[in-house]
Amino acid sequence: MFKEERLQLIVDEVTRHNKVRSSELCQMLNVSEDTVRRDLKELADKGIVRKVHGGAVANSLIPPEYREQNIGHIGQKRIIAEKALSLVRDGQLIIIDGGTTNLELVRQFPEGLKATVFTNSIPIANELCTHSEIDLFFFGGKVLKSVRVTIGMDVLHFLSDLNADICFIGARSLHASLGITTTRREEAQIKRKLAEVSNQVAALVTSDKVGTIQPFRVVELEEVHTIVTELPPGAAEMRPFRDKGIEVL
Amino acid sequence: MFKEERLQLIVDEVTRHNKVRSSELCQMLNVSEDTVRRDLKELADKGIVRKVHGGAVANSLIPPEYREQNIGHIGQKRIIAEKALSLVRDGQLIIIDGGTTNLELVRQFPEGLKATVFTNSIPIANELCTHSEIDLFFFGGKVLKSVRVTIGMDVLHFLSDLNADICFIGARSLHASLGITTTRREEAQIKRKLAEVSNQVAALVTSDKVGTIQPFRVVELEEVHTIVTELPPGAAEMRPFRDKGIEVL
DNA sequence: AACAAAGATGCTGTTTTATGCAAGTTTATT
DNA sequence: AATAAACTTGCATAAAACAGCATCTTTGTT
Repeated sequence: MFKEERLQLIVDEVTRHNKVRSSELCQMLNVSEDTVRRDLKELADKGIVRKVHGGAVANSLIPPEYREQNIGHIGQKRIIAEKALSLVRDGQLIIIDGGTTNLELVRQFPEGLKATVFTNSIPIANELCTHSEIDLFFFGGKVLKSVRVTIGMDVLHFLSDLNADICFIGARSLHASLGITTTRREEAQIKRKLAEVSNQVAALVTSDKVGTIQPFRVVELEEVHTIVTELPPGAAEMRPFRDKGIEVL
Repeated sequence: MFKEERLQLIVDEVTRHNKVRSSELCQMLNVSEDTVRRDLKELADKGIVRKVHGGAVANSLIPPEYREQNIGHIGQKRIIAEKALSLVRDGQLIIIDGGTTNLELVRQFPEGLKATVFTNSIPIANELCTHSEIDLFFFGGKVLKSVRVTIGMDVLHFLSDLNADICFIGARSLHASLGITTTRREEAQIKRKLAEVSNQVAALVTSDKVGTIQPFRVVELEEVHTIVTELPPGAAEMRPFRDKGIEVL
């Protein structure tokens, strides 16, 4: 991650909560305390934040180039995607489910990544068409237009003889005792199957989805190996998941 | 590769990912770090990107001359699409093959068109997701990234029990005696099958493709029922086709 | 065609930047 | 006051940026 991006993220964090601990930042950004301190100093010099012992607090006005929703803006999803990148490596067979967070992940894929990817998401397939070294396969079937993924028997059939290294599953809701749930029965069915044929199951979720529940069960928590959120890995919200032996990034 | 092409590619990359590392670029473009740096400097001077240590990030607005892929013949394709619209009606089962002309066709589909559409083209599926009354199905299979369509056994399997009212076939070349031909064997195979399971076969082609030949045969002219070009229906170029009893719009 | 001028590209060596680490100092908290 | 966490300073290193130069293309002019 570029230093500029880091600065942007710090500003976002400060504007959202009016304050920030440097210890949290350095976990969230995967850099040393030193670097965070230097970043905060730089932002303080520019008058964007005010440095205090242990972190920084918001300063009245944010200059336009640092405001959220700027084009180059880095949201939570990008943080998640960057963390999740460490899970993929050359030569893997990867299944990628739909969802905007997963889309962000494939956008971060390095240009030369060599892998075989299966997906049922139209936008994700579209994005991956620009990666010359990726072997891409699409699960055919009926298109669920609202989320732009395919569902139905054909997908299940396609999956029957597949064995993937890792599956990035899209999760609308993640709960410490109920696992992953979603809003449509057919979707749940497909997702369950995706997880079933994969050696590792990773769920990329923004923290606002943690603790929520939807009507249809996708997979139990026991079947999920890795959870990636934008929070620092040690965050209290993720405690229950860590306790169950799930890797939390 | 021309310098301008390189600059365009860099801009594309930045607009897609919001950032780019110069190391990636020089690998991707096969030029030295120096050249990449000079390119980035140039783009930065024009205000198109913002240079940061190690690469560049997106800058709020991209001038129109650098926007993505301005595909050729856009005007002609629109004329073709409008004529071809008369071929579709509510309630039909329609197969739509890939290609930019066909994409233009679905863009012209009226909002409330009620139909069942099968396609193997990612952009077309994506476009049709916005049409609420269309039942959309996607042929799964291996993705041919350069044209964003699926190919392979799975597509053929998917097609086996289908019977469509009309098929809009994408044609790279159309010849009065050799029919439709294309550049890849797998593509030809799929297209032939698409035509086979359809009661009516329509080819939407710009006139510059008429009379050209590619290595692989898709279908004979006898199997094509309708040809749509941007030319007036009575144009001399289309005479040989009309003479064979093909409807020319 | 010949030739000059301008431009693009890559190479070499040097300078700057980003970042982490270590050792010592300051600050908060109990 | 004791102690742990947070800060400061200085240093080390690797990557990136820069400047100057040599080579090769392209372009325009006679």
